[in-house]
Amino acid sequence: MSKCEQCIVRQLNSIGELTKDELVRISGCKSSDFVKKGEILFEEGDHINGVFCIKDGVCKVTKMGSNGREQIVKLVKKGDLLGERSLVSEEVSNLKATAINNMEICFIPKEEIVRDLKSNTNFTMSILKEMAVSLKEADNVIVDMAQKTVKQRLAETLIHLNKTYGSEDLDKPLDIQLSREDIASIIGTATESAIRLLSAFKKEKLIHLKGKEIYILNPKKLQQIAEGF
Amino acid sequence: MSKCEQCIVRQLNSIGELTKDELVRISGCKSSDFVKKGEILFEEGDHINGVFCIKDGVCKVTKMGSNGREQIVKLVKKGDLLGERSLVSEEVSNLKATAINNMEICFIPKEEIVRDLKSNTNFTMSILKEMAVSLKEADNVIVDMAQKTVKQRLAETLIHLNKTYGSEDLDKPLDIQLSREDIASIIGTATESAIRLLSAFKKEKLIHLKGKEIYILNPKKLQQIAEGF
DNA sequence: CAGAAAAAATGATATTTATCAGCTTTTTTA
DNA sequence: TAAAAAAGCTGATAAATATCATTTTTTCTG
Repeated sequence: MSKCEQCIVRQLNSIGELTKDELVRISGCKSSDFVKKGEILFEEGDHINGVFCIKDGVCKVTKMGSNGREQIVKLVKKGDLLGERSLVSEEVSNLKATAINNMEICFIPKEEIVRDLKSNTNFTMSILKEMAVSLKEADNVIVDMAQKTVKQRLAETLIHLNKTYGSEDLDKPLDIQLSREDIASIIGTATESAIRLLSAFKKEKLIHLKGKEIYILNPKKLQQIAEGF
Repeated sequence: MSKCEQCIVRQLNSIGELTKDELVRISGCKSSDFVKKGEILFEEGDHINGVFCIKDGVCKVTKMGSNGREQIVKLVKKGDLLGERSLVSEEVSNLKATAINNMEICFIPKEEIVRDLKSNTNFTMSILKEMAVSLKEADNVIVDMAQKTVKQRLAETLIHLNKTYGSEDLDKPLDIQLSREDIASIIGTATESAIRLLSAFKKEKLIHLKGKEIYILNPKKLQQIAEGF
């Protein structure tokens, strides 16, 4: 099994704040796993009792609405941690995580992480920082959901995806394949509405679509649309 | 000036985890203040550099949307802490806080709190827990904003306000006075729409309105509406 | 590879919500 | 307390979005 001390992914999150000794200990108790596209990492109601460190791939984190439709709350990618909240809560998960493509993940049991939380101040402050960033992002999403039109939210989402999964090369598609339903579930609209607006953006040459591949052709214009112009 | 060691409010939040010695030190460096209804505690772009402990009163925490309308992100009441994120971020605030009624608040400088964060594990874990709860609540709001109708969100908000500011006595109004614009800004809709739906709920005898006073007459039915029945 | 199933696309229509205009009531202020 | 300002309310209409129905395209499976 791979060793945390040698894993570059840890530099991308709070795990990078652990000392060499701590890393060796974590390395000894963690488990690694491959998760295939479409498989579920955990569901609403599961006891997680630990943290996932995403070594490769992307998963969607969703919550079921009272109308039975799943809402994508965020996308988690290589280098991200998942399940931090289980560290400080005895409750079961309120979220579900599903692999969007093939993934490689590590799972670190809660007790081991909590042990380090209590002894390593740098680590704790880093986790606090991650949570603060998540809270800020959540506020932004709330305001967008409350005030922006579906068209604005789609533009916003495309810009966001471009920043995270896009390349500088305009000839390359986004490095993430979402179904139309997934896209609708991010922006919070009916699948048909998402499809219609994607088609409209395509007609305006703001994006190019080839199956599930999305090419962002005019990020500036999309940004303007997202801001309401 | 009042002393933290003798303040009952601290029992309501993470400050209650501090030791007696720590409390005495915090007490010595904190400042207390009265804030009148309508006054602003801080604005977007301000450097906060500390944490507010709400001794009495309620304030709304808002964020300006790109269309120029303020969105209420949450309500902060007696016993709550405000500005935790400033502890772990050098950035300026992305939020604005405005008093909804007359308030009494204490302000504790960042350095002092951070000092305790690094030495008192119970305190740190408690702050982490508070942030985890906030994150979970934010997820719930995102899903509601994305999937529920304005009518559902209004019912949801009334139920929520009733839990926090209501009394067991149905003859008493909610212990918080919000303008129609504030209510609209919580649920993310036009003021006129909020007014119309409030009137409809009144006509159905689910609530009673007397100026800004709101009486929740039928919480069960409101709950059902919030869930889509 | 053929057939079945799922996903994507499009049109027609219904519903929800925003906007604008005008009016009434309440609150503020001089 | 009177006048002005702000907040609240209502109706008419326009715009946004959801829903339903149907067709086309893509993906999956034996």
